[in-house]
Amino acid sequence: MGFQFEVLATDPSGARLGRLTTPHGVIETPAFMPVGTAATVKGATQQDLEDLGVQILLANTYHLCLRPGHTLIRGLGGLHEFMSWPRPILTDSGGFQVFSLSDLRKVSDDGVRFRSHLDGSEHFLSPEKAMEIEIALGADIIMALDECIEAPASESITREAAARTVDWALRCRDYFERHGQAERQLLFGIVQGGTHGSLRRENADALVDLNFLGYAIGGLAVGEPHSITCEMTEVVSSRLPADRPRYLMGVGKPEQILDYVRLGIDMMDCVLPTRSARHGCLFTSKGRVLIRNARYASDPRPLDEDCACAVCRRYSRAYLRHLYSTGEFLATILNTHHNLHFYLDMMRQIRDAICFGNLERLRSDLQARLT
RNA sequence: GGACGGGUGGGUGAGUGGCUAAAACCAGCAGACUGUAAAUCUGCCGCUCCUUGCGGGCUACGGAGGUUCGAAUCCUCCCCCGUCCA
Repeated sequence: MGFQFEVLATDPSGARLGRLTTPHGVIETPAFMPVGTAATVKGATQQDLEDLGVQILLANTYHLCLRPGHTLIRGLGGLHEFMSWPRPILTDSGGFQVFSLSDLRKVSDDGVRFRSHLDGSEHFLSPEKAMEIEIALGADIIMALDECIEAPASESITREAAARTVDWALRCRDYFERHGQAERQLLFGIVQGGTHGSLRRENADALVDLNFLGYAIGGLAVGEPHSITCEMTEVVSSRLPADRPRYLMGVGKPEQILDYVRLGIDMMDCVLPTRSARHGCLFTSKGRVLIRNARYASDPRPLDEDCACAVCRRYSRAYLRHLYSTGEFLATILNTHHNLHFYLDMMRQIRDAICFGNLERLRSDLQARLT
């Protein structure tokens, strides 16, 4: 019995406090999952991530299959061993690359033909192939292959992608049942349906019929307004079984995270904290700080006076600005540490608030500070 | 003393009669980033005025004159810098 999901408490809003047990440890939800596409969170060591309290990392099927190759990783003992990460890992299927590498691929019912962004070579990703790769990588949670499309998209295009996603989910499930090990890996299905409520509903019901042990909501936060993201999330979340984890893929901004939690979302991932860190955009308890701004040039204060992270305890804004504007490596490292700490700390606050029944208070507090 | 080569906006550096307030890059300033083709991308970057417009005025390619309808670009003299010859 490698997996178990329990909902420990709920908030009147719909927010849930939960616990997802995996072979590599327990994930307390709602959880934020840093993105480590190429088996590394850019700018952070595994030790640093552990110390920060990262519970689970994301990695990517498409990228790892191109380089260094999933068979190589399997040969080295699997992804955990390869990257020396003892805690849970989730691998994304490559469905997002259908969206983000849209110029380099061709989708058919059979699967997706990619031209590698690295060397132009051709690669074919089918539901079965995605499963084969994800099984080889050995992450605790693996995602079905889906077709993520841009927003807004017409109803007919959305319908087609959503139908294909269900078909692929079924094929993934069948392949996993034949070749996978249910005690080692948990397969999540992904709901699509764009910004069309009726399609979202339809798609969620179809996925639920396939009886996955966890569900993701994909294809959101790809350009549509936040209100629509929430609307679609609510439509889907409310139809998913209450006893299964719910993962909203690819979100979100700090000021949006709690909105999703209140819609019953248990897991989220986003490149924002790590990418923004590399670009000098730092999240603080009082909003964003663009550390390269001239106003910080001789500011001796810590980045965030209310932050307990190692960076805020030790360095000044003036120093962080200096590191950033001189292009020093350390800028990325320190900024990444701080931004991840910010997200993880916010998630801790959210979990505590659900536990102690004061989520509304935290909500108005965050709203006042972050927006 | 002589012979060449050169002096361009904060820097490097294109431009050899009009399309040039002047390429490009850097620096500077500001913004964006949502399942990572991102240590990336975008905008601004002489001064000034307004009705903010592919708007007006002023200043600008070492200096001063000149040629021309028009000059960073051509001519004259001068001042600097580099290389070489005495």
